[in-house]
Amino acid sequence: MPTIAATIIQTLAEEIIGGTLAPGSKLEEKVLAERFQVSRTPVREALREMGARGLIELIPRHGGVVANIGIAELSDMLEAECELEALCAQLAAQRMSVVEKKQLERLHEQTEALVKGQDEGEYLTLNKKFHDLICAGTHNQTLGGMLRGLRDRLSAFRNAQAGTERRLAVSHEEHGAVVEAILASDEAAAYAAMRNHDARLSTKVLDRLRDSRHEHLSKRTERAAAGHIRST
Amino acid sequence: MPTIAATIIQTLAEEIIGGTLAPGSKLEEKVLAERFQVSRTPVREALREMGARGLIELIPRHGGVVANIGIAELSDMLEAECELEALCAQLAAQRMSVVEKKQLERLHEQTEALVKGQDEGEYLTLNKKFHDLICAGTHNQTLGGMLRGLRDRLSAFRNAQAGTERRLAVSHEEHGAVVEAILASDEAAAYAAMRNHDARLSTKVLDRLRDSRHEHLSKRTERAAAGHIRST
DNA sequence: GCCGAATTTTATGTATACATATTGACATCA
DNA sequence: TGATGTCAATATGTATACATAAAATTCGGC
Repeated sequence: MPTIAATIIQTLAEEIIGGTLAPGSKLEEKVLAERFQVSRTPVREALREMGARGLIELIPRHGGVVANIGIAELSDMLEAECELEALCAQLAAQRMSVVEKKQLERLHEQTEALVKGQDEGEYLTLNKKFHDLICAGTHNQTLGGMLRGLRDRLSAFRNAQAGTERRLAVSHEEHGAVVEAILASDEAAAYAAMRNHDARLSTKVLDRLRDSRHEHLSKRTERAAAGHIRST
Repeated sequence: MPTIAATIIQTLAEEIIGGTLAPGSKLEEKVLAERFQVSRTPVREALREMGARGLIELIPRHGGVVANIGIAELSDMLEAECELEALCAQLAAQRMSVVEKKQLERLHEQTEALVKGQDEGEYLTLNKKFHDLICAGTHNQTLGGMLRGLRDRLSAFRNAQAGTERRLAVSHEEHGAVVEAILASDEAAAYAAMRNHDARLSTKVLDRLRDSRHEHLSKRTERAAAGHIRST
């Protein structure tokens, strides 16, 4: 049986990654302790570890909030993801075994049906599997782990701003290029295809974030203006 | 004033990175608590966080040991470092400002004297600065941070097996190639030079580790043999 | 004399209690 | 009216106490 702290970490991490806990949410020890029916101690340990992993921000004497990233930091992380994942795809193209390649190919085929059915939820699941297979294909735990950690942190964002209608077909097509390159053991092509894919997604994520920020900003301005009118 | 836990983390991390705490050392909460004159609570939090950062291994119900890495894991990490750092050098070549380039150049010149004087200790300090400058030069916090984290974990090893006579001159020369490429904003050359540098160092680290393991192995064998003789 | 089981010991996991810093409200003053 | 300072409330940081699971030691049997 794992320790309580480990259980809490897993649960909270899933909620953050899945978007249930939106970026910016405050995580209070007392509340979490009551929710999980345990004392504050394991909760604290869980928060510490999640802080070190970058899933939440932990400010001394102020507790934790789900990492709320500004546009600058997000852009930074997206770029890192882009470079790292391209590197991983390159390595995967060099090193994936026949079995691994077959898995990748099958996964990609399975995804096709979901694209046609516009089943976004299931698509995201398989999408994660796709990228995980690439990580594994590098045959390098360290690089693969880093990329997965980074993707987890970012997925808090992608899912938080989910619901937006997405062009699954485009994404699927780009995946296709990656798969093709890897199956052919063409490192350069795999690198380029993955980099292209991530770069395009990054701009979309950034655009959406900028839009939503503008909305909030204008809403705030409206409220402030209304308040001002009322008070004058 | 930072929290006690944070202070402990810093102290222990420095000791691990600096080699004072050798890989494999057991870290017992009680002992550490007495050493720092605090209760077990902040010690535990420190250990948790270091565990998440990969500096120590944390096994439930067994406490922590300074990450003791096998040849396979080390090889894995060294390869990741090699790829990541080459990538960072490439980005640095594209992006470093004039000031940053000058800093790099000056640092490299300062190092030259130490090479001639065979001042290994000071050389290691400047060497770390050199690589930190490259990380900063990427202008990407995420990638730079990842690389620095990885280098920290590895430096526990490099320093643990320190004392070995090193060819500082060779290392310095390779750094020179990297500096030259970055100053010229030649990304491809920077990538290649850094990759070459790290790859060479990696093989050295692995060789030394293999040697020391063999020694231990033979010592063990001897002891086992002796024990066997004694017991028969 | 050696192997194995039970017991003692010890270290980690968790809970609770206490100390302290921050936040918010309220009151006072300019 | 607005700003500042003090006080109360609350949340985090730390210490201690208790529960439990490995580890070590000892004792008994073979």
